[in-house]
Amino acid sequence: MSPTIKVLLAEDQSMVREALAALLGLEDDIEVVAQVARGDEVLQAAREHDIDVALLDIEMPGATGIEAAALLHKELPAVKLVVLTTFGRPGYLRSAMESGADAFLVKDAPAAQLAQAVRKVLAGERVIDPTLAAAALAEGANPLTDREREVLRAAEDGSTNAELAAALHLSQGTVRNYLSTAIQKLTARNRAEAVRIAREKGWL
Amino acid sequence: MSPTIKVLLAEDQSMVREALAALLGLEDDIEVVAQVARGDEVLQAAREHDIDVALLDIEMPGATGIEAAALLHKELPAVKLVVLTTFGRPGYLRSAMESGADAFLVKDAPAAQLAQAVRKVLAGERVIDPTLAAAALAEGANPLTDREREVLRAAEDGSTNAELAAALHLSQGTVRNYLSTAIQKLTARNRAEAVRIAREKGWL
DNA sequence: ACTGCCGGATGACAGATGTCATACGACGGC
DNA sequence: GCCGTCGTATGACATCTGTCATCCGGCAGT
Repeated sequence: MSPTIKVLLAEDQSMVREALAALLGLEDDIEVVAQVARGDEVLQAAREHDIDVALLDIEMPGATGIEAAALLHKELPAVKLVVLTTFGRPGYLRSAMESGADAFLVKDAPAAQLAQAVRKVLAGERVIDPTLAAAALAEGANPLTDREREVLRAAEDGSTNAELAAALHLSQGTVRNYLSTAIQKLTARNRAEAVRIAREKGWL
Repeated sequence: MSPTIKVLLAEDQSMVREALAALLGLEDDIEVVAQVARGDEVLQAAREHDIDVALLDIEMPGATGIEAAALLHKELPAVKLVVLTTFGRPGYLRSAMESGADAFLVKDAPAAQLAQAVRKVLAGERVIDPTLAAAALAEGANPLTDREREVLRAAEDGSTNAELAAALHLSQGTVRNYLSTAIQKLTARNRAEAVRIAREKGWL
């Protein structure tokens, strides 16, 4: 048999991380050689451990799994990348693929697919949920400009225009303009709905 | 040795659920005898399987783990209840305990605590993160009335006052009154922030 | 019986928000 | 060189939101 596949596991919730490690540990040909709980620890751990595959959760402190994927892809292009997420947001899939991911799995897929995906990416295959892929293609690209995204993100917590203006060094009018165009691009009724829609699509 | 502890596992994300099952499967004295993915399937599964402990995630479709815990506690009081959640919201802890839970774990606790908790509740102990317990006691009870909560929940998606009024069969003015008092009780600047705060505390 | 709270409502007012027209400099493509 | 887009800004306007005072009926405590 070929040597075991060495995997780096990045996921912030210890219980889930260790449970996934236990799951992968049941497979004879897979070995979890490193675990990290933060996105910004991925690169260093990957450098230290000579891994074949990195399994990256998206929602992590420090840096998202997608950001970590982009860094890994540039520095260690031989490492295969499996992105794992709770939320099947089409925008996530799109940016994961753009960051060099080889597989994209949602956590409510059957557990068996995890080990499968690890083996497949190592064999050069790409693994993507076809339903999600269709959704990602159907909805088109993110229509928001950088600034619009920034302002929306800042508005998420319920800040007022005045606060947003101060935080982003803009005039209040400009803040309102950006929010207004964002609201229209997303066909929302107000900023709150705009934020919700953008989040849902993975555009923030 | 005593017979193995029979566990029911309720968690909607298959990958996480099966991973947790794998984790518990590593323990000699614990056996996962049933798995469900929805809150409203917990009770029936518990009736069918003669279990010692139910492990319930809070965020599930059908019914929350807390609702499931309340039902189980009433129907099968002998079954010990471990509530598991992604979010360490003090309000969750409070309502979980009120629903008869014996343990409350957050998913970013070390994996070892899971099996530990299962054994402890069976021995009659209660397992609660002391930090969370302090937070739950410190913040006091949910100050919102039923209606205020309802209106806040309905406002979450960015609906306007007019839409809220129509959906809840209230006048627009009443909707605004409820939101206004909720905003003040939560010391928020507007409805968006009020929703965020209430969510954070587990009051919705 | 009285008090207080909840659900529900109205009206008035101030301030926040969303829209639109318009403007200008920078930059990229053609 | 011209056009489109982006970032930034202003001013004006209409509407939405948040606040407050005030009212009513019902119901739980005391």
